[in-house]
Amino acid sequence: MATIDDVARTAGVSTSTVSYVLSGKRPISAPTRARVERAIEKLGYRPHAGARALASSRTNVIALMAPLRVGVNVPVIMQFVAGVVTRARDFDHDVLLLTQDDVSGLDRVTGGSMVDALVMMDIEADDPRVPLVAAAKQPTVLIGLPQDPEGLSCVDLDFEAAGRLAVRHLAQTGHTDVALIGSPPEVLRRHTSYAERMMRGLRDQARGSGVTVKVEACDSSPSGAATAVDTLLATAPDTTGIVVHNEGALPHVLSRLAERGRVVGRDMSVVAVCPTDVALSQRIPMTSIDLPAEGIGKVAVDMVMARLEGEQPSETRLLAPVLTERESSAPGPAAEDG
Amino acid sequence: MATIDDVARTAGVSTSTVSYVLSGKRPISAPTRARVERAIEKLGYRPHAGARALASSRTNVIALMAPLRVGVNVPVIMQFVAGVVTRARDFDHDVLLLTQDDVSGLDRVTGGSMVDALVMMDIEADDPRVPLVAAAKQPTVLIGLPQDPEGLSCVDLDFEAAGRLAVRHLAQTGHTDVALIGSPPEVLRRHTSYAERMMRGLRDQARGSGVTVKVEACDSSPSGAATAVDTLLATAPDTTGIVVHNEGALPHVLSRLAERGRVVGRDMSVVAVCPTDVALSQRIPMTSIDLPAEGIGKVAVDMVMARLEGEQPSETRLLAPVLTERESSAPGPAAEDG
DNA sequence: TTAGCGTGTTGAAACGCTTCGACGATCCGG
DNA sequence: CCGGATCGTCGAAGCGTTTCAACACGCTAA
Repeated sequence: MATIDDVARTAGVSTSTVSYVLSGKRPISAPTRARVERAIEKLGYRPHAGARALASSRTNVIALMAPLRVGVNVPVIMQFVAGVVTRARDFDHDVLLLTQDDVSGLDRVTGGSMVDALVMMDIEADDPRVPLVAAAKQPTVLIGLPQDPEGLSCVDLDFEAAGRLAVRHLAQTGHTDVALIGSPPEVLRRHTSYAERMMRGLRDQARGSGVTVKVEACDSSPSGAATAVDTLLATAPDTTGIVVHNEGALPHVLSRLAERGRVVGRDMSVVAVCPTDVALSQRIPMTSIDLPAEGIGKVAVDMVMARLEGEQPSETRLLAPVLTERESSAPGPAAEDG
Repeated sequence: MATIDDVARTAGVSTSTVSYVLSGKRPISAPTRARVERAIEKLGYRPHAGARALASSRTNVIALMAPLRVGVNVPVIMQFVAGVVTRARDFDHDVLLLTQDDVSGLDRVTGGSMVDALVMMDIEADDPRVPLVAAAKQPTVLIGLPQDPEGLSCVDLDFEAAGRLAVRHLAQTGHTDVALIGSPPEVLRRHTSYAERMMRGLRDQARGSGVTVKVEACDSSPSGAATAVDTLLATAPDTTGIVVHNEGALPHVLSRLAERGRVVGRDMSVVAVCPTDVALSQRIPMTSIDLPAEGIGKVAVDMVMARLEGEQPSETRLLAPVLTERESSAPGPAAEDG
């Protein structure tokens, strides 16, 4: 492999000049720049990442910690990851992938100066990783909201607002008995903040709109969904509006409702909280509040890069929810028309 | 951050001694080792990855190129990725994630010595990336089979054998008219090798078993699956055995069959080719040929590490398919009992 | 007693880049 | 015509490791 010295020699300049051509940190005259570029081209020169990292203490790599175990929201996770990776490239950075459970990985990549910054997904209320990265010298952005962000940046969908929005939509279309089919019990048990924020928004708006709301945890398996639907229908038979906040269970919930003789879009109104493509690939196009996974990933990178450049303070960004009405909405018993 | 020299000083030894304690490449007496380890502990010393890479020309990072765009087999992809990442950790390596379309990324990570080796997923017959990585100095393992591996290692499920196995199972249980509901047309158009290998095996065994086989491409949307099922039922109404090789379409195929009055497991036998967990999360547990995605990812890492250590030659490894009978199998018209 | 060996440790030379201070040249205003 | 900016380039000092050749030491065998 050619080195920067080889390039300097064949271009007839000093190595520092080559470096400055590459980094643009000092002005270089046009003819010199041209000679250097020709030499680089000719030799097929590529700067050595390690040497660069050593000299500049910048790796141009960010770490992404993602939950890779198969689970509920695999497609959603992939979208986050895709968003992070593509946006990172826009900033000329690559992505080192860590798994959620590899907690020691944080220390490794952080302490070993393998990365310039971190993005962590799927943050729980009392996440053990948060104090670790808070102590690291690299800036970090959390996707999700811990109890105490300790000066770290966070980004997420505003689930509380999403809960309110969903109930408002149902109330406005004439529904008075509303339910949430939510995350699996184990997620709730972990106090994952998005689930709790969603419920808070839901109940909040229910109170404001004079609507009842029943909450049902739901495993994402077919049988889990069936159980949730059956329980709901048994304990709250007047329910006509359902918010489903569980991508994995969604198709099974719809199947079970059909089996139980409920026609979604006619006598049952369902609002899904999920990425748009998931909403569109159900048996009927679902009214949904978009979970802009890829977008959130990109914002996370934007934030982490901002902190890397200037000395931006840490901030928390909650994205406003957007509801799109599709074919799973139906007027409720209190609807004014029809 | 403490450096190796700091450690050496506080332990009262030379830097090289510290280095040898860390790498184990030279014998170190027990007391010296203990002193060094105490110093490391005390200072919280972490070797600088860049410096290490520069001096040793080893980064302890491998690149993984994966298709991140949302598509057919998102959960399957995740399993590959999980397999690669966890196995890499067993070899004390981290994983740098590249997206499929970032072809220039190959040059970047390879030429810049950012990684020691590469793993590439989703290889097509005439993949433009293959010549690129063949020219790289880092060893590479392909998941999938290109037309010409050019001295690269490959690993994949033996789809040809899987096709044979599926037909053999159906023939043995009394089916004489068999069909494949396969990949989306665009996948076939790209000549992705696994689809073609599957068909070859299928036809091969069909000829041997005296069975007819009809092949239907299938988009993974609900409507695509419906179309495929409808076409099949119209053009080959005697079909009683179906092989589904399309994870995304599988649930929709099953739905459509139900809508068309076919009871899977009674008058229709369906064999899925997919990861076990996908097979188990359908409306009924599916008889399936396992696509051991995570396992393949691990094998890929094993192979790439073997090439990194000794000078193993490149090889192609095709994993033998395993069929597990579950509730979607049914006896066919030619069954002896029944 | 000495040559020879193995064990444990060291010093110093890379590894390939960035960046800082300095310097010559060119240009300006006074 | 001179002093001081400004512009473009250079030399050299790091950055924090690994690794090679060498060496000190205590043994054993002759």
